[in-house]
Amino acid sequence: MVADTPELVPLLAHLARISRRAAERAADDDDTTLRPRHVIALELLRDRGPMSQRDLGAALSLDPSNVVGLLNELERDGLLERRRDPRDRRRHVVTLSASGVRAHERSAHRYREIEDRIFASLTAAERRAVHDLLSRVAADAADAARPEPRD
Amino acid sequence: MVADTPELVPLLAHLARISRRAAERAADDDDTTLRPRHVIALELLRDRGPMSQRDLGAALSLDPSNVVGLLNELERDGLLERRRDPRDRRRHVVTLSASGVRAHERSAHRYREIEDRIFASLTAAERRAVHDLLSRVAADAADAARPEPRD
DNA sequence: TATTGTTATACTCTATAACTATA
DNA sequence: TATAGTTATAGAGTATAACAATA
Repeated sequence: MVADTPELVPLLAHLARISRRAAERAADDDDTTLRPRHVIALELLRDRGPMSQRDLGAALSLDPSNVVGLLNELERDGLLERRRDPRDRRRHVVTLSASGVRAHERSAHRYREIEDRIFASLTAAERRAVHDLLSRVAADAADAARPEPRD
Repeated sequence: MVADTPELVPLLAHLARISRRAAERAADDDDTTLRPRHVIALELLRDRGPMSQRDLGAALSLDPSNVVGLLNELERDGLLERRRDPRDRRRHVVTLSASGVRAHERSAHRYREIEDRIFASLTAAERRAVHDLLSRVAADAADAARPEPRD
């Protein structure tokens, strides 16, 4: 008898690399598709509303020092805004912009084209099942990363 | 109406990072757990038998120049062997060792402990479903990466 | 000429430490 | 003192180019 519980962690890393390389091969030279972590950042802001850089970094599982660079890029392109929190001037409150919503939609569309090839062996229902289950895991991880619910 | 087909690529990258960081936090200082791509490499050799570095790299979706370093590590620790193919002396045939099988099992066990936390919001059946579906995608990707079936 | 494996190298991603400004 | 954000920096991961050996 072998593993009664499967090891998913190496499999996730493996498929993440396959996906990333497929996206790179599919990209033109002047490709503006957002990279995965940009997409996730915009989704978190869209689904959970404005939040501090700290909370965003925790939800992304990204080191604070790297959140800075990520937000610099997204802010430079006008996809979000950073404003100082008047109630705690140490904090920057990050807010998604209308451009950010549109950019997210464009990139999501591009990723779906890539997925049509990578996940061709799954039926539409199976793809949806994988997406729903993994989304739940990601949402719970984001909740767990923010132990103090605001106000 | 929003996305009728989900975007999985960013989600996979996101969960891969969450998993990797959870594994790092759980590791002792003298941790010998194999990293995800080592685990996948050993699994490919176990499930598909000996193959050339080129084919292994293609199945891993890893650049040939980086396959070298990966195999150097695994060979140094005795988990696999490289032998010149007598029928084509350019090729190195990579073969899993008995130590490699044991090392894989130990690491797989460690990853399962980490997954118990990450995937706590899924039932055992749901975890199995995700694993089975993603395994199929990975297996098909590995097949597609080796377009010429040997003899 | 083309392919396999290799080396050298640059670029991206990520973590750690030290700093600043605020609390 | 402690925390949010930032900067600097080193290490890991990865891709590209050039090379040697072999076909």
